[in-house]
Amino acid sequence: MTERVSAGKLSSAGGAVLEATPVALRVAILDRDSGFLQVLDKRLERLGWERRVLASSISPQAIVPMRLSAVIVDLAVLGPSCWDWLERVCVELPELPVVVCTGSSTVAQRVRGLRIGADDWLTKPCHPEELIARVEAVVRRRRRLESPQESLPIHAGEVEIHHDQYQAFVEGLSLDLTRREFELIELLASSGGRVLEREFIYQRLWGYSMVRGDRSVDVFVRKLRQKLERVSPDWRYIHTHFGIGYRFAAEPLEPLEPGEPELPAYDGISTPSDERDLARA
Amino acid sequence: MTERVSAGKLSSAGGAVLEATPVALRVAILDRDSGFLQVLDKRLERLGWERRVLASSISPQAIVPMRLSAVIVDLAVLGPSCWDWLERVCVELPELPVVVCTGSSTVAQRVRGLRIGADDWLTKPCHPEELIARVEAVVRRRRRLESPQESLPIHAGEVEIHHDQYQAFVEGLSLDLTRREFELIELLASSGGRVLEREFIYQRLWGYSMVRGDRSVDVFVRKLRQKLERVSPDWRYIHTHFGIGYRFAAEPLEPLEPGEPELPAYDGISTPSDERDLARA
DNA sequence: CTATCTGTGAAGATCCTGTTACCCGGCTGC
DNA sequence: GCAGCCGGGTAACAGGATCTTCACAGATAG
Repeated sequence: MTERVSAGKLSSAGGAVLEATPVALRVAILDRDSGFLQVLDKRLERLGWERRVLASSISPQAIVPMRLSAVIVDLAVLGPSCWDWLERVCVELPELPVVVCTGSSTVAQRVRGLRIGADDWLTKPCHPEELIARVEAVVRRRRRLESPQESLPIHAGEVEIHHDQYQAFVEGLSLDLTRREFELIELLASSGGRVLEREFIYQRLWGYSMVRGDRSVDVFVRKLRQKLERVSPDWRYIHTHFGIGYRFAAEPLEPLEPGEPELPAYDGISTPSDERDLARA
Repeated sequence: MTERVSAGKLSSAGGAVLEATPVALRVAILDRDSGFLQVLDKRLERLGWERRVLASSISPQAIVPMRLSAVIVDLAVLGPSCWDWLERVCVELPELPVVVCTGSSTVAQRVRGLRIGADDWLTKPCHPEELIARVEAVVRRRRRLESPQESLPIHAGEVEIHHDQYQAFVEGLSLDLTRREFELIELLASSGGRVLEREFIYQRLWGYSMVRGDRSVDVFVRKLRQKLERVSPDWRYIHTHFGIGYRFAAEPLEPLEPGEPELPAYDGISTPSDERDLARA
């Protein structure tokens, strides 16, 4: 169904510094024009991009695991259902940059495609260099916004989150987070004390819409809590907001003193929060 | 130099629901082609976008305070220094979407512009609709990646309603509202002192029509009142309008003075009183 | 005074989350 | 290639939290 054409080396892209040097991207191309494919492929190879050619029958969900930087599509090969396909991709994979590169088209078609969610529209015949520049432009905008963190570690309670290491630490001890776990804690922690909805978290980490009943976010929250508790047992970091999502805020766990069964005093500053547990008490 | 032309209406959208409707943007145009400007302006006006025309001498820093959604530029009017200008804008304002819309150009020029940092490049003559669609596409991608912006809390009496926390507070103490309760207080509070009919409230929170005899709204109003009273006993917030619905307004509870068993006078401004009279009328 | 409408409390249904166990695909070392 | 490990994702269950509904009492309007 999909054909792995080649693989250049992939930059790990750990750093938050914007590199002026063109980054190797991973793109998929949905096209049938072998001449075009060949020329483009040669050029992309020299750039070190990873690339695939997709079958026209590919479904949006099948694209997910490819972890693409962008997809380039010639709507012509999709036939009359191309608009549906485009829409499905754009709706289900809102994070995925989509560049349409298609034969002659009318203004109305271009507008339609862009409105549906395509990021750019290029008319064939076109120079591969321009296509590449446009893909880069679309991806660049994403990158720029993706890592606003100046790679300064985020501090919260006892933990330090180091973006450049893909890891979090407590007193120099690594939490030993996996990739997803790290992405999750980073997203949560960098959102200040805001409550993040599950759907939002899912979109950001998984890149597509969450289907009802998916418990992935919950499971990873639990894994995170577990690891956090192991090294920082006196703090609570991730707070559940029932029916909504989660909020990150470092809050010291108050040891209930025996002489004070009343509401524990709040630590004014960091806790305008809604500790339900406390409120319930 | 710059001209504020108009502003479209903005949906208040107090709820958590996001509108899929195209949002009114604020763009600046750096161009000199009066025909093009006129056509574009007319179209943008109908969309309710705010727009300005920039002088060719504008500096990147002067653009900052305009808080633009995007800038549209014809490089031709900038003369030979256009590349420098483009580069400065893209470097100094990396968050600002830039769409080049210029007369005939070579592939090399387009590639150069895109590499420098332009987000899109459109060749004149072009249809204004396509330009608009491309601007929207660029802005759309940015919006999607942007973290939710800080929203200002609503204040009323002693309570603060924080949208980003899905929670209301009194002196830093959480009301511990559930999701529905929060949606209700937010809807009420964001409706100023207007009376909201039950049916209207139901539509907004539940999303469908209320069947006769459904007491859900009442029950939630009661829960809200209960929680409000617990942390802010000296104020009344939700007022019943018999046969109509509810109105939100913070009113201090006046300690009834012995010499005045009458209806207490209301605090003029925010309180056209418990509108029995009006309701009756 | 009567017909409605609203406040209130509580029971039951429903939905949501925490938690655990398990499966699968990819990678590693042999 | 193959067994085993690891991270990620799914399924299932239990306990709670929340929502809905109901019944009845108190208010209100005509």
